[in-house]
Amino acid sequence: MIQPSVKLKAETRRKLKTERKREAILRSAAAAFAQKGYYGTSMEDIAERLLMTKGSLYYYFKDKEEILFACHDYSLNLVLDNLEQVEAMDAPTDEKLACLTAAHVDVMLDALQGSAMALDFSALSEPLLKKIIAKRDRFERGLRSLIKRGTDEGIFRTVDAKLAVFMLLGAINWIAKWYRAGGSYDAKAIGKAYADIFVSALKSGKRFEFEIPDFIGQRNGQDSTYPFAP
Amino acid sequence: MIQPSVKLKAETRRKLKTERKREAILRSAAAAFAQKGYYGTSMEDIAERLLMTKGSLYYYFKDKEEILFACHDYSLNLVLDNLEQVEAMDAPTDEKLACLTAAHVDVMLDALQGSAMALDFSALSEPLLKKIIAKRDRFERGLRSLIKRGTDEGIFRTVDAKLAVFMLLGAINWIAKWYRAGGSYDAKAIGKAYADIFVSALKSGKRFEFEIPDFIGQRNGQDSTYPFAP
DNA sequence: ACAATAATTGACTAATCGTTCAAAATAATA
DNA sequence: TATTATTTTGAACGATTAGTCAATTATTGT
Repeated sequence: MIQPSVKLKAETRRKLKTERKREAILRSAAAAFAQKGYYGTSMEDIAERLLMTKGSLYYYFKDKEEILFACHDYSLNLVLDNLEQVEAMDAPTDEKLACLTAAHVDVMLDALQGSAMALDFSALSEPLLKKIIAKRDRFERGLRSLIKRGTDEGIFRTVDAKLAVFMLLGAINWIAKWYRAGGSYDAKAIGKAYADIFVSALKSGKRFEFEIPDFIGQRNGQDSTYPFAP
Repeated sequence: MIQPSVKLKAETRRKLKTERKREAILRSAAAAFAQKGYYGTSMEDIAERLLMTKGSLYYYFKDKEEILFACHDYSLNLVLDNLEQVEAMDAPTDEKLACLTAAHVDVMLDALQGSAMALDFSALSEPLLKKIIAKRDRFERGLRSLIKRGTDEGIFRTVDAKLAVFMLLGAINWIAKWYRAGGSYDAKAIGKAYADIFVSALKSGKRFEFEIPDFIGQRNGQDSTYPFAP
């Protein structure tokens, strides 16, 4: 009396369970990384929150680095998914940009507790680092092209797209540093506020010009190299 | 033949030398912290760049934490100084805000290699942490009040000043993550671009309103707690 | 040149951490 | 229940690290 359907179900159930546990580990790790950084987080820290022992982690992941990689990979996939969803929208470019901004804030805060934040990039070694950087670049290019398209269409003014993207993503990545779940702001409120500021800057008619005052950059001791400047 | 002036000069020279060395250590540490984080940086890392041994560091600083504290304190002093300088300027509020932004970028990149970045706040213990947070809050309050003043004067539109400040400072703090000295952008270019975007957003006539699309926030697995959600 | 002070060293420590693994516990299957 | 496959454990390892300190070297003042 072979019951392939039942047997299959049991197997998939197992696989699913393992998959869920992997994700739980990622969430725990991401939260810890965001708080104390990659090197400041011990495998025991990660395990403790899940009522596991650190030995068990090695059943699910090869080593600590693979956990960090999986965190990045997981949230970058969501972020690239956002890009696709937004581009599929039937909406003007400014609205698309606003939605992508809000979506990015959402991933950063809800999906893996700002894992992309704990971006101790230096902690990943060559092969893994390359993969992550490739994905991140794909997203950044998509975002830049959205901005450029807006400029071409005449709804955005001309800006240095690279710097603008760095500014926006930096602002969003930093949220994980001050955000506390249950605090005054939720992901939607932050997303709306950030998108508003960024998009309305691009929609504003003209550059804000100003002179950089003298007191900047002429400070004490920059040159006082002691054996040498690092 | 007592020569108080000479003796005094020699003494001050010594003090000065020690002070310089302390600063050199801070710069080395700040660079390392920015690259690999507080916990990822060893005392030997800090010493090595200065052709010292780690033992010597303890002649200048009590422990690693004090170095981190000094980094924060040093750059926060500069940042508070910026605030004063800008407030002393004879210029309209929008220009003041732009200058403060550019000045902040400058401190972040030139003064201590983005040390405020390595903001492993969690690495500081209570008494030191309190001092740093107090100073940082003083700066943030000053920045918020600048924005509010602009709104009162009618040159800025109404925004959530707290979120706006978080956004601006986050964007600036993040620069240290991608900035490379000698690269395409210098502190002035970045400062001008960031100030332009931020200020022109505040000067833009009206909010950019949009609806948050459905695909945001309804993603897979948020709920799949495995023993529990972290 | 000599004494006194300041600065540096390098070996040592106690603790922590990432990783391994054989054994034990748990769950699934027949 | 007996057998097998899956998962967890906890002890043990080698490596690294922050911090200490007595001894050494460099600098300064007389």
